[in-house]
Amino acid sequence: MKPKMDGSSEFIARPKQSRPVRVADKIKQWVVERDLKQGDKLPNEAEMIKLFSVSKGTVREAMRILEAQGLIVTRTGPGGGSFIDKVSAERARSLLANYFYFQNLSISDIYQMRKTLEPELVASLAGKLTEVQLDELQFLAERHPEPASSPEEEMEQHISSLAFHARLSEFAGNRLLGFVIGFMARILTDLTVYRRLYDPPSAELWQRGREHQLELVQALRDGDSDAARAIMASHMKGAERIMIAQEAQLMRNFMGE
Amino acid sequence: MKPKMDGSSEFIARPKQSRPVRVADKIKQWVVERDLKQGDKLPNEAEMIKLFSVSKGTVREAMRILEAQGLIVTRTGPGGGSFIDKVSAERARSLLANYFYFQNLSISDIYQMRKTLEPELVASLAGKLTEVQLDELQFLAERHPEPASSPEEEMEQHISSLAFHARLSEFAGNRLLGFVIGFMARILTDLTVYRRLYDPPSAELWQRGREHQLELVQALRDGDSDAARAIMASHMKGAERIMIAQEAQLMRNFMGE
DNA sequence: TAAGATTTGTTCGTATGTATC
DNA sequence: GGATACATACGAACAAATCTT
Repeated sequence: MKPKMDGSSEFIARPKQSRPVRVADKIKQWVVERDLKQGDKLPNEAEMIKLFSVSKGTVREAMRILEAQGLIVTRTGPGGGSFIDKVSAERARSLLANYFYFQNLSISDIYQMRKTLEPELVASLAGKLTEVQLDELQFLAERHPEPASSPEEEMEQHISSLAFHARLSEFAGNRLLGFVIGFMARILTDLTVYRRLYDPPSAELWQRGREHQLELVQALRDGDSDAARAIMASHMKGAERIMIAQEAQLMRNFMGE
Repeated sequence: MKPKMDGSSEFIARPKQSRPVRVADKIKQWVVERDLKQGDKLPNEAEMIKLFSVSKGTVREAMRILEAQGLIVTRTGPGGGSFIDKVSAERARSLLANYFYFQNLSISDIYQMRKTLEPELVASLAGKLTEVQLDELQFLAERHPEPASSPEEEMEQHISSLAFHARLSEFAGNRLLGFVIGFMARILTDLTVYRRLYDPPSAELWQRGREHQLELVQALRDGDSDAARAIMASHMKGAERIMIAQEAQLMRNFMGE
């Protein structure tokens, strides 16, 4: 097969789109032109019908498209209508999870990322967190002081540990870095729940993870960037070893909202 | 303000959902239960109406939701109907871009990520690419041999350079790593086009970028992981300097399909 | 080429639900 | 409670696309 040599790796061809999709695009354009912000109201159905010369059904389908993308919310009743909405992190994670549903991600793929990104995150966070934030992290790290005595407890501890990382990711000043880390925590949580990625128990290793988290919080308090980075790097190596061990191959769920 | 101390950072409350959304969820469930794969056919409209006891309009709105998420495609005519579709990388990038539209990403946020991820990518790719792939990268790197003589050319070269990185990201064995890098290339490309992130011209620096790319392709051919990593790291530092210089603050477009 | 069959696409009229005043 | 303003949902009819013969 000859190389394409045109730099275009994916076809952008878009021959025909249904009318609701075109209307949804026009609405987006309409919004951008007016620089509407979160909370601003869109024209109501009747006005949309006149504005784009389509029927009610078509307008409604277009609205559903925008709603599915998290761009608008709709309320009934007087004063109701459709309003610009900020896409939530949770919705963005769900939509992205749909993509990876088809992609055959392995645990080690995720850990290749975590190993490089999470130390970067904590290094940038050292000395920057408030007391309240640090206390919350400490609280999360201090749960489950005893080793797990059953598979169910093992799973709980695993999820709890991921919640620590998820919360940490929300403190990131760099939203992209935070999002990617939060997304990985979510994927791993889903895997933990839907499959049985927590047994066989490896209690003393999760125990070690708890210690890591407490040390990490202390380093963050002290503003010690290098220590925070080193602790997280070590933690990731340990966690990877556990995960790879009971490994599995790929992601499998048609993820919901 | 007291810390929440419950580890839940985002409200999951979901009081009422519209009927089309509920139907869309039921359809997802229906699909998962049957383990349908890409290309498999869903029931047609008439069957859906009976299956869920709703009207045609409601079924169609539900389909639009699934379509907007990239989960199905629909064709008219005999043998037509709705079919399970794999979410495309392009669609996933668009949906995610909608999220970051509201997030105030800075150029340096993106480069914090690129600096750590792109060297990691090329290191993992050294010696693993086919001749065809290497030739294509070389072709992309060899375009624009002369320094830009106008702002338009400057922009073209900038976009071309990003296309090199985008293509590279598609070769990644690690789909998550590849996606994130491709996403960043897309964001930067959009910024380059919509804003004027290419002037003032910094011709000799882009020239240096071209040399980096050619050296990189050679290192990839040689299977020299460390060299590839080092070249990319150096390239990222240079590119960051340029970008930060003409910086700007945030992303601003309601990104389309 | 043309006709017919199948399936989605679009419209309209009407009725119902819901929140505000 | 009643009026109002909005979205929500239904059903029937017709239009358009596309496949088969």
